[in-house]
Amino acid sequence: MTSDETRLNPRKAPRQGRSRATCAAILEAAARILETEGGHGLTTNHVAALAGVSVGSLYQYFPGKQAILAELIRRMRQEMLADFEQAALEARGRDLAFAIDALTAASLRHHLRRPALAQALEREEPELQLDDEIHALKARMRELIIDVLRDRNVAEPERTGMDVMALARGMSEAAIQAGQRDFDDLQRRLGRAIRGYLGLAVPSLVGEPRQEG
Amino acid sequence: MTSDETRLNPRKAPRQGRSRATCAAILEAAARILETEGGHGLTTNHVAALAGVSVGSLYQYFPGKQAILAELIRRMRQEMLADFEQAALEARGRDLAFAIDALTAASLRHHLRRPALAQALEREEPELQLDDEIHALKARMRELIIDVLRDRNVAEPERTGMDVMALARGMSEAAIQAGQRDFDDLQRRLGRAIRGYLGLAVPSLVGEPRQEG
DNA sequence: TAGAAACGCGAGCAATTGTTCGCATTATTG
DNA sequence: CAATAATGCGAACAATTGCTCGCGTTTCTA
Repeated sequence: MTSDETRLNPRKAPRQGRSRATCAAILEAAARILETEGGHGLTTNHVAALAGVSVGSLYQYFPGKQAILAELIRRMRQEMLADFEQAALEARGRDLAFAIDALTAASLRHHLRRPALAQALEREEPELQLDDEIHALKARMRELIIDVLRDRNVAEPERTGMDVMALARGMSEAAIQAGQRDFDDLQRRLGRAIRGYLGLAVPSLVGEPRQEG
Repeated sequence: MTSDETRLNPRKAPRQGRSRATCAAILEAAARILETEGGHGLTTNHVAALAGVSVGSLYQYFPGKQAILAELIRRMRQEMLADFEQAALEARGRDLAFAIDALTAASLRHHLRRPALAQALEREEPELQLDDEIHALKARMRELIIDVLRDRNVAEPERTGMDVMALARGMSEAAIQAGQRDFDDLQRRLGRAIRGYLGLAVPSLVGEPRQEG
């Protein structure tokens, strides 16, 4: 049987400048297709055509379209993890509220860079048999969040971290899908949701009922 | 050009009992494939084979696989809306906390019935050019939530409703993906998140910091 | 500068998937 | 029980997509 390695990893590394450009063009074309047509438009011929290279060249570096997708996801996850590590670092020694702001800012920067691409990759991710490396990246991300919470005395950091990540992701996706792009507004709402979940004080959205039925 | 109607609607309605059974078998087979293999396994031949009918029969009732998917989504949304309408009805005259419980319970019942199917359909939905009917179902659902909030004096019910739906969806999806199936536990967590977002009192998860680094 | 290695090409074959059509079978109708 | 309509069938054709391979070109290397 063919292992994940064989199916999902680049076939060979480009050694010269032009081949690096070819690889880059292929990945960029795949990204653009995901943005504009979704996963169904992602065919090897289509990618190659949009990249301005031949299919032959494509197959020289990627064993198939899954490998292209895997590479895009890998990079996305790497970038995301780096952003979060940076945020966690900035928040060292600061309180929970500060850490939440730093992390939500990192998350939003990530989602707002190429909104449609981020959405598409997250949608395709579960369809893929995940690479060990991608698994590891996601695990480190989770650990990072959990540590931030644990260091600040949050109860049940594992489950809390999972819930907080999940609700933030849900809100970000929906907002971006709806075309919202106002960073500060989004961050306020994410912050409210997370603080609220944790039981921190949050200004109420509920007014006094005027009258009853 | 072929309209959405042509592409997404059933081709003709079954009139006899056996053809109704055929249609049902096709839809059920498609559902099972989505559950076990995801959207990529959903091919017309595959569906027909698993349903125990011939492709010819399949095409007699559905113009293509998109139509099958659209029908599954339509039914899912109809069911969901019905559940929510029922919950909103039960909550008539009751306070916000009660309404939240009723609605989250409805949502969870929906997600827990066939977890993998619900996930798969929600993932496939955005790839499809949505039917007007499906759009309408989603709009009614949104209106229902907004009305529940507005009736209880929640500020900015449109945006609040959107955020609350989004965070609940994010949490449900993640939890179910992680294999969690404990209804009461999930409802508690969803309730906490929603109440917290709204600024209602929620027990804190944050302990007093013991000491500083 | 010659030989080797890396790279790029795209026609074309292989494999998969989508769809139709004529005919057999079963139900309905009058 | 005809006549007619509804249903079911699946081989076969069409379209799409995946992928290879031989050959020409560019870059590197010694």
